[in-house]
Amino acid sequence: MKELVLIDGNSLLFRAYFAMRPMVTSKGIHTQGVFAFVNMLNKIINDYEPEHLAVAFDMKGGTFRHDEYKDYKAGRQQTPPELLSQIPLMHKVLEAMNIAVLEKERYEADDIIGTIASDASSKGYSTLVITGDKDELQLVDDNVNVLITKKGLSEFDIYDLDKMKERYGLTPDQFIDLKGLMGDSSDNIPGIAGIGEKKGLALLHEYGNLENVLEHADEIKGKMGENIRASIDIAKLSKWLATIKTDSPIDYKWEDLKYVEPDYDKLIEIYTELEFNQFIKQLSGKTSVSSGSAASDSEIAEKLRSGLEAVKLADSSEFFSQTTKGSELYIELSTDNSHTDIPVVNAAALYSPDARIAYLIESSEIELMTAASLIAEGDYKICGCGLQKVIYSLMSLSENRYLSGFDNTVAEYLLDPNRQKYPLDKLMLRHLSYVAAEDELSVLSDEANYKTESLSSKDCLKRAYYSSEVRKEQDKQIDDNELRFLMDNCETPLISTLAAMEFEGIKCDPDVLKAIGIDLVSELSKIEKEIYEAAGTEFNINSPKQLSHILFEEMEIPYPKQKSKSGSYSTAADILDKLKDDYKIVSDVLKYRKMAKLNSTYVEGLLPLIGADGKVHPHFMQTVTSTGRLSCTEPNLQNIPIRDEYGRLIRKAFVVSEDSNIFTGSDYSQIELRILASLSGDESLISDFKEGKDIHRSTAARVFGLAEEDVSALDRTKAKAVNFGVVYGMSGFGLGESLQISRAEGQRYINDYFAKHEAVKKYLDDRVKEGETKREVRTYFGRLRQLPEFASSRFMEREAAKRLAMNTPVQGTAADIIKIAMNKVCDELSSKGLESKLILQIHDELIVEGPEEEADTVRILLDKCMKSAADLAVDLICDIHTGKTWYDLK
DNA sequence: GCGTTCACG
DNA sequence: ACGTACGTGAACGCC
Repeated sequence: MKELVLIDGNSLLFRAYFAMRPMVTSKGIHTQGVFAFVNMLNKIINDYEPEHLAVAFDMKGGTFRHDEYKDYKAGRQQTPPELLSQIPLMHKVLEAMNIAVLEKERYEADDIIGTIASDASSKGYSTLVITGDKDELQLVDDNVNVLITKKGLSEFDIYDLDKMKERYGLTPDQFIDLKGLMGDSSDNIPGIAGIGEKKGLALLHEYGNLENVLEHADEIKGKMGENIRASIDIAKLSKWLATIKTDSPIDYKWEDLKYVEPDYDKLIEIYTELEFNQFIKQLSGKTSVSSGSAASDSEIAEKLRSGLEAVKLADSSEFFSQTTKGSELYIELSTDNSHTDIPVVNAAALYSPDARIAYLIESSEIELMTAASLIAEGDYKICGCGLQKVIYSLMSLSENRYLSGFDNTVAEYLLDPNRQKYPLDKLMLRHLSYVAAEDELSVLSDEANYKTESLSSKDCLKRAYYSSEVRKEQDKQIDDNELRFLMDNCETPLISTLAAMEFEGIKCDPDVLKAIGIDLVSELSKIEKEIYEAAGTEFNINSPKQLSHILFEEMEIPYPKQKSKSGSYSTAADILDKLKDDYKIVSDVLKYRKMAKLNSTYVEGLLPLIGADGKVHPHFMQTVTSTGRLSCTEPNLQNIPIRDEYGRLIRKAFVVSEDSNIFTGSDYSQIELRILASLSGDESLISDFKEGKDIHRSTAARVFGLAEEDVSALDRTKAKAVNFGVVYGMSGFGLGESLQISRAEGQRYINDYFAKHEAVKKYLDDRVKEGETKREVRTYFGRLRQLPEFASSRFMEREAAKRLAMNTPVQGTAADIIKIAMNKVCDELSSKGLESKLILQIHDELIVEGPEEEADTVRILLDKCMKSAADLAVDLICDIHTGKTWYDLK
């Protein structure tokens, strides 16, 4: 146990900041310094159990040292703003921790520490000073030890008198003398010219202290003697500057430094703001409350618990007779995680917030099936976390259409689409300031849902009830952030649309895949042999590292300048592409890569995902992308080959599930450019689209000053690349790369483009400005994306943020539009009593499968729903195709 | 678990 | 002087 621990706050925060990789909250607050500081503080408190504890900070403005020497600490690099902004945050944390903070105008933190340490020492208390600044070693004495952090904060040295003697051969006082002699460039203390650490130490070993050195300056020979004699005053000043004051006029009371328990409510509040979930978790174990919250007097925990206890349990008939049809039901299921088979529901809870009653089911399939059909018949609106899976499970229990009311996960995604996951415990923390206890996490962190071990129906009820509480806050924030339209008209109805798509799935013929696979394998072994022969050795062609070694080192193929981060030369396709005409092995490698990719990902990877029904049921993920797009997994049907004719054959494996069925596919033509034209109001683009022109051709004509009929294929290719680039926030370099031209030439195309499309230029500039000022951007329908990277001190990160600000509104608006269209399609197909079903979405394309005789109706319906999803300055146009396999949709 | 590569929009 | 176009998921090698 230590009686007193004193911390140099500025020094430690500085060290902490530079020791850590950047940490930024979703709101753009930089936190890594505070994080590492708190980490260290917790360790100190645990390890030393200090009886008294204080943190000292420098204050803004000059110090008494500046009065004597105005250049003190001059020429220092400016503290980065991201670090500066963490100082007030650190103060807030310390306040919540009830740790004394000491500051004194015109004095530095080390003077405060020196004063208190010497005071404590004279009274016989043992003190530990913690700092990253070696200068404070001068404070060591019989009762004072100094801890100096080394690299990072996890390594450190603790100095007492013996350790100082051992390490430096100096007493603490001599430490100051050394500074007087050699100065300190970081504080701009001059010292004596020509004397560094070596000569300084030698002098001190001979003469003992600085004053003695100066007194005997005449005896010292040579240049060094001259320098010393010329700098006597400077040496004295330097020593004075380097001397930490031990008698600063600090008002403090010993009792004020006493370490007491933190104010847990306050601490949770600030940790929540800083998104220090790890620390919040640690707090939960330490409180007097057995579970639920770290706040010892948390009303929230009590309110939640009593609210949950007040929920009455009912049996099936009671439950459904006492809940109003069409009202909201929170449903939480415990299901297994199988993808190819029908999910097994182990337990369930239905909770009606209106009636305050719940119905629990523990693994009874009959009860579950009955409940599912009653839910559908009663038009109940289903609420809870991760409803897509709930609805999918209900559909497999009783095939019906189910309505979604409110999904906490989806709501949170709209509020902050940058997060990776949206577990219930985090939503409770954010919206209810409720800190889940360790033993609650298996229920509240959504991992539980995806493990084979299942939740009990009571656990399900707990989740359902908590979801209903979180929802109240989320609803407010959805309104406050003007996300209501998207929530109610886009995302919420989309949940059942997606569940139905997933449930329907698409038939995949394994024999087609296997035939392609056999072809690929034999071709692969041929190419493999040729590659080995050319290389003169066998190696793993799939290993970029080995391949790079063979090509660029063994075979000495001249490599383009690129070097990868890991030290080897990149073997990416665009690099190898430039070499393929000169080296057969390179073109063989490219061929090999293509085929290996097809075989491993699209043949071998796809086969095991075909279920007992002969179908794949891909997961369409609603809360993954930052722009609002869907993503697709197991299998990802949004990246099935098409550009390459050979790869495209994979699509022949996706076939209609009944011989009498047919696919109808409809894709938006140039949706992103149409959106750009509309949002920017660019007259030339708008009129091109209105006149039904080929947009790349007309762009080429305009930018290159040609008649449209004179636009060559190459001109069109260039304009197409520029059109893509505009949407991505391109640079001259990026465009140059993609067109294999110089950066300057790329930049010229960009300049020419913007000269002819000033409205586009203005629109994009405005998005960047909006991003810079608000640190967020929005789509046409108001979808939000925070861009904390705009707060970065790194040029690169800010540049990246600009590109996101330009791209997200366009990509995101397209995502909004097709989602709205999907809901319309799904609704109309079912309300018209058609058998056809929406089965796939590939970002700008929808695919419906159904009886051939419905195909004409479906074609009209798809076209109408997709075109009417948004009313923009230019019409949305769709290309529609039909076919018996996916391959035939061209 | 991360980096590289490559499939798609 | 930096390193460079947006958004994804899967497979693989390598530590």
